Parts: sequence; C-alpha cells; structure tokens
Amino acid sequence: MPKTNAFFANNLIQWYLQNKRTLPWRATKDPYRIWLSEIILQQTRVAQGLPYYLKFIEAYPSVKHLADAPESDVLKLWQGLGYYSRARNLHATAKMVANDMNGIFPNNYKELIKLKGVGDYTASAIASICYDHSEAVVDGNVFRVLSRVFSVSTPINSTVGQKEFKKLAQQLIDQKQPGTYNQAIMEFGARYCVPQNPNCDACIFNPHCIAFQTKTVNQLPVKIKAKPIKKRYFNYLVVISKNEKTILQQRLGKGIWHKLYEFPLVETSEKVNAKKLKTLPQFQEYTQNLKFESITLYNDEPITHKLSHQHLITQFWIIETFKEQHDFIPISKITKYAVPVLIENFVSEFFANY
DNA sequence: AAACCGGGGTA
DNA sequence: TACCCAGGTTT
Repeated sequence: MPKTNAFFANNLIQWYLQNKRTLPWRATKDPYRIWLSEIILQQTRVAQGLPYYLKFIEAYPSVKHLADAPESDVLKLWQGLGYYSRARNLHATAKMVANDMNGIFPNNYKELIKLKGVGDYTASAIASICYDHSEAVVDGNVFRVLSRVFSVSTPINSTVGQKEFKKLAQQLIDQKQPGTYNQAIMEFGARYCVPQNPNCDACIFNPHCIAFQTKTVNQLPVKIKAKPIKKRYFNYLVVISKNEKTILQQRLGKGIWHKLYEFPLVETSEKVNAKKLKTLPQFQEYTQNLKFESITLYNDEPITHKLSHQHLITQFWIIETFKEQHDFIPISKITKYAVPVLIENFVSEFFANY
C-alpha cells in the first residue's frame, strides 16, 4: 500500500503531468465546456467522444446557443453516440442554466447534482476541475486503480461498493489540486492501469500495489455479473412511393431510442416471413390505407444490431405503393432526422442511388 | 436493489 | 465471445 495518501497523490499527479494527452477540454476551466465534455464522455471512450465534442462546440459555442436550439437539432448532432437520454438531458439543462440561472452554471457539487443528467461523478468532476473543490470522482478508471492498489474486492456495481470506493477516493484526493488529481487518476486508469494485461512490471506503483504483490491484478475489480442479452425481432416497413417518398415515425414510448425516428416497426417474438408478417394486426394497421403494390425482403439474412443489453435481429421490408399520404416525406429528407445507427446504416446503403 | 439505456473498441 | 468505456435515471 502507498506509504501515505500524499505519496499516492503526488506520484499520480507527477505521472499525469508527464504523460497526459492533449485534449481540447483540458485547455479550459469554462464550466460549459467541462460540463459538455463530461456528459459526452459518460460511458464513452475519448476517441469516440472527441469528434462530437468538437462538433458541439462549433455548433453551440455557449450554453445559450445550445439552449436556443431545437431539441431535434441536438439529437441529430448526437446521432451515433448512443445513450440518447444524455442529449435530451443536455438540452434541458442548457435551457435551465440559460433561462433560469442567467447563463451561469452552479459552482458547487450540491447545486450541480440537481441538474438533469448530472450525477455524482459529473458533479464532482465539474466542481473539482472548474472550481478547485475537493470532490473526488469515481468512474470506471478510479474503480479499477483503487481496487487494485488497495486490493478492494467489494463489487464495484453494488451499493456498498459505490460508497466504499467513494469514501476511499475522497480520502486520497489532493486538497491543493483536486481537479488535476481527479484527471490524473482517471488518465492513469485509462492509459496505464488498463482492464486487460496492464504493464505492471513497469508501473510506478508496483511496490505499493497490493494486487501486483499478491498477483491478483487480473481478478480486480470485482463486478457482479450482468443479465444475459435479450433477443428482439424487428421488421421495418420501408414504404416507397412512386414519387420517391417514404414514412418515418418518431419513437415516443418507453425504451430505446426515445424521440429518434425510424421506419414503421413491427416487432415479433421470432423471425417471420412475408406471409406471416401480412397476418399481423400491426402490419395491417400500418398498410391498410396504402394499397401497396409489392412487398419484398431487402436483407435475405437478418441484420443483428448489437446493443449492450439486447440484440435486434432486423429485417427490412421494401413496400412499393402508388398511394401517398400526408405523413410521407421525401427520401432525400431522411438525413434531416435523428435516427439510430441501425437505420442510418440501412439508409446510407439502400438509398445510395436516390 | 435491480432494470434500463447505445455504440464501438479490445483481447 | 466477453468485457469495458471520464454514468445516470427510473422502477
């Protein structure tokens, strides 16, 4: 174990100053930019989130710009990043800050955590990075580093584990540079104390890391096993009129992709053929006024779109029709709507010639 | 406490 | 495959 908390913090910060990546949100203490970066980086790798951060800063240079944008624009810009509640909460919080707080972000943990989409981690990150408050962050990196160095085997996704690691992190934080310390331990976890095959032999902490000394690094951190993945069967009805128009619907119920757009969807409990599909009430409801000319299966082999907790086994049915209704939109306008990656991939492939 | 919420990278 | 990622909200 590290001899003292100061030893741990000082060495971590020293390592960080020599090894940190140059990232745009590390060049500012502007709470708008720090907040935006933290929301984008929730459950998201830096490499994946970075282009989105740059897009958002360009489109919305201030919280007021973001607040004044339509939610549909924010969702469209967020398209492809996943966990879309982040985008909806981002926009709601921007409106709150711009309209009810005079455009000024709260400057302490207690007020920050009241914002939509801001939990313990994000409130601590903003308070420490922007305002030098001693609020320890606990993200996936911190769980991993602390569980190994101090050999804590409490499951990190249990309630007691969350509290235990938070308390330990708060004991270790550098009081003089809490923001730098927080970023240092996260960077160390992301770049050095990595989940698989970390280079422990060259690690600055290996004399003090209990997991290394006891050869239990590959057993930590401990995580309670997740539930098995559920399979769902999606049938999208890609209606195409002679006038090159189609139908999109907005998802408004509970569940995935709330407020994003998709083709009319018939979900089934198993893979269906055209004959079976035509008998389903949902299919008949969608097509009753269409008088469709033909229906053909686009993808012979179903496309399996993999989410973290479910696999979407998807068939796209091409339905040609003479009739057009008020809710038809030009195919060329599909790109204006925020759609899931599953839909985006199909559209870019199938409509490449339109 | 458990369930739910995306998409992509890595071994 | 399995696991993970600068987590948070809802039930």
